[in-house]
Amino acid sequence: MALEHAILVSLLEKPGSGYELARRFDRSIGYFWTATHQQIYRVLKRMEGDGWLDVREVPQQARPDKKEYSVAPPGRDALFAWLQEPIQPESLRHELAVKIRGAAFDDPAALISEVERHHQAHGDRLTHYLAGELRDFTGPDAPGGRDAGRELQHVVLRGGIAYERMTLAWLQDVLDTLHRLAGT
Amino acid sequence: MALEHAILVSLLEKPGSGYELARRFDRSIGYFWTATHQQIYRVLKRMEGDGWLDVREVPQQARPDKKEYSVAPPGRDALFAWLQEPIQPESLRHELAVKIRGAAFDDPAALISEVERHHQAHGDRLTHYLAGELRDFTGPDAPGGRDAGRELQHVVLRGGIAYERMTLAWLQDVLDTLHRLAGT
DNA sequence: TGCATCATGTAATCAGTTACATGATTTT
DNA sequence: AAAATCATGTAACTGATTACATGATGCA
Repeated sequence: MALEHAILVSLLEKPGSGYELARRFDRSIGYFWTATHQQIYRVLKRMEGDGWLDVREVPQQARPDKKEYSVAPPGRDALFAWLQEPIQPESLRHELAVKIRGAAFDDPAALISEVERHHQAHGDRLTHYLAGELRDFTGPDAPGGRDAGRELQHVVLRGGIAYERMTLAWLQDVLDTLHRLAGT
Repeated sequence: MALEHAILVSLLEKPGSGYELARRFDRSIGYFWTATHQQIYRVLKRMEGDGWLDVREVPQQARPDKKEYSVAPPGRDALFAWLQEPIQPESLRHELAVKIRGAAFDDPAALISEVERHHQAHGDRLTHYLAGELRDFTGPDAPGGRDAGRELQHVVLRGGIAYERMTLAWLQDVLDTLHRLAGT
């Protein structure tokens, strides 16, 4: 399991509340690891119980109080231990591919609009990633030479961009194939 | 959930036992949907209970009997209904990316061998996919014109190939970045 | 007045993983 | 004799999703 570790990384990058983490998991770190607020609150509680996190109650004016979490030394240790462990290369879990193969037994043309919708969504995501790259990774280097964190965040983002580009090209291939089969 | 649907597709392509399905989930359909035999047996039992599958006890010489499952009309209907439902474009779940961002807080160089291992594994998978493409999709068309099932299986495989190629290029990018940061 | 955002959670359910378990046959 | 393959499952646990729940503030 890696949600705890994704949370540790995110909190090391910047401490924050459960709510804030949930928002980060809708962007940034969420580009390659998703989680809902329910999951996050549950795991935060467990991590706090394990002494991995420090909590600070932050009173806010005109807003409910929030609990700001930051990584405690045992949390750091847990992250470092996990970084040492080998993980197995992930396998895909691509629902759309199941549908495409299933379409052979129904009407392939009926899938066209669904695939177009996915094409659109991935195009939007690519645009969003590219805007983020322009915003965060085209300025001058931080003073004091290379910033490892920034470089590593950038290479991960480049992975997201490559994934979206590849997916867009493939979905176009799927659309062409479906049109060919439908004779349109 | 789509495991039931992946099973329906696989059984429509060819009826088989739970054991045989588990093997297909290690290849072919497993390229984009994984499942272990425990999961498969559990779901098969439920699907049988729901009347989605027909079972035939097949006695075998010199081997334990097997239960051969095939798709019953209600199972077909369930698959077709699912094919109509829109699904949301999937989000990635990339553990290695979490590690890469985490490495900023530890020693980035320590990740190099892990990334190399992944590079190797994806290279192997690509080789395997390409061999499958050569084997299954370079012969002459089936007699009687285009075979929709074959075309659709091929476009899904092309997706797997594109994914592995993209991943290999990205992992190389990651390695270059790590080496740059480590000064090696 | 109504909707969106900030902020936190519980409960129930569903899906997936890991470990355990059995027993025959075939290959090295 | 040992290891691999065929064939089937159960049990316990962990992780993820969905639905429900509350309550304040800010904006249109």
